[in-house]
Amino acid sequence: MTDQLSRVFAALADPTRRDMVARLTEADHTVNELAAPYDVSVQAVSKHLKVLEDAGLVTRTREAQRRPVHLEAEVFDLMTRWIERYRRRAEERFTRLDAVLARMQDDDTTHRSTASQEGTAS
Amino acid sequence: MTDQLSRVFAALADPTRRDMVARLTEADHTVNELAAPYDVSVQAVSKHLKVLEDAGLVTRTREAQRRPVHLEAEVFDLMTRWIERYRRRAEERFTRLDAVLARMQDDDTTHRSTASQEGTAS
DNA sequence: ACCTTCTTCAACTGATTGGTTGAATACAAG
DNA sequence: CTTGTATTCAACCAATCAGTTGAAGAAGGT
Repeated sequence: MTDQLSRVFAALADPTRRDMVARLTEADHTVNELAAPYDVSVQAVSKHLKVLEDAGLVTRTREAQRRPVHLEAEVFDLMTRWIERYRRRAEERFTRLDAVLARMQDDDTTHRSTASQEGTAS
Repeated sequence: MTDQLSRVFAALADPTRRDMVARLTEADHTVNELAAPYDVSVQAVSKHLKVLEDAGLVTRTREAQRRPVHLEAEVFDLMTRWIERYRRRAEERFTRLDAVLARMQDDDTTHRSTASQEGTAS
């Protein structure tokens, strides 16, 4: 299979599934309750739930015939960690770029013919 | 088409695309440079870039024959806003749950037969 | 003009996805 | 044991996706 981070992103790439997650932040729900607002079959919602479960976003526990769905919010951290890491790097790069631009105002009208200077990023 | 948030999540649900984004936080790159490390065709990478572009994660500007790819990190905020909103709600719910559990220690051995008490969440 | 380089477009393919319907399972209640 | 309710499994279908190969477009170098 693919890695969990991919599964989490993929799971949240669907508006219906995001809406389900949103509703589950308020309270646990059964499959039938979750399916009610959408005009798709209960089976389709059950499949969506399986996607969320495989991503580790929800768990299901048995309770009589019902299978209450519970949100596992810790997985959110997996995403925020990834996002924040690269957001930070991108921002650092902008500040570095600012420094470069400031320095460029000095030797402006100089050699421009040394093409392909992307170098080897450390 | 689908909404942007869905497109962003879907775009990042692929390890290759995430890796490209990661590399683009360091510096802009051409399609060929981006394609080099992966053992897929350049065309495949070009398609991946189209996905990232449609999600608003990157832009391409022309520069001679080259089309340098530039990361647009602002879109990350779209995700973090969504994630943080519901993470917060989930956490609030846990604290509420703690309060309920504390109160339940009082009237513990009481009526248990009033099923389906999920009520109407305000 | 011609050739080369970088990139995209087009058509095709196999795998995955999101939906359907119908049958099967798991319990609880008569 | 039969019925009813909640849920899932299985098979199918249309659409999308990630990859391929081959051709075309765009811009520079000679």
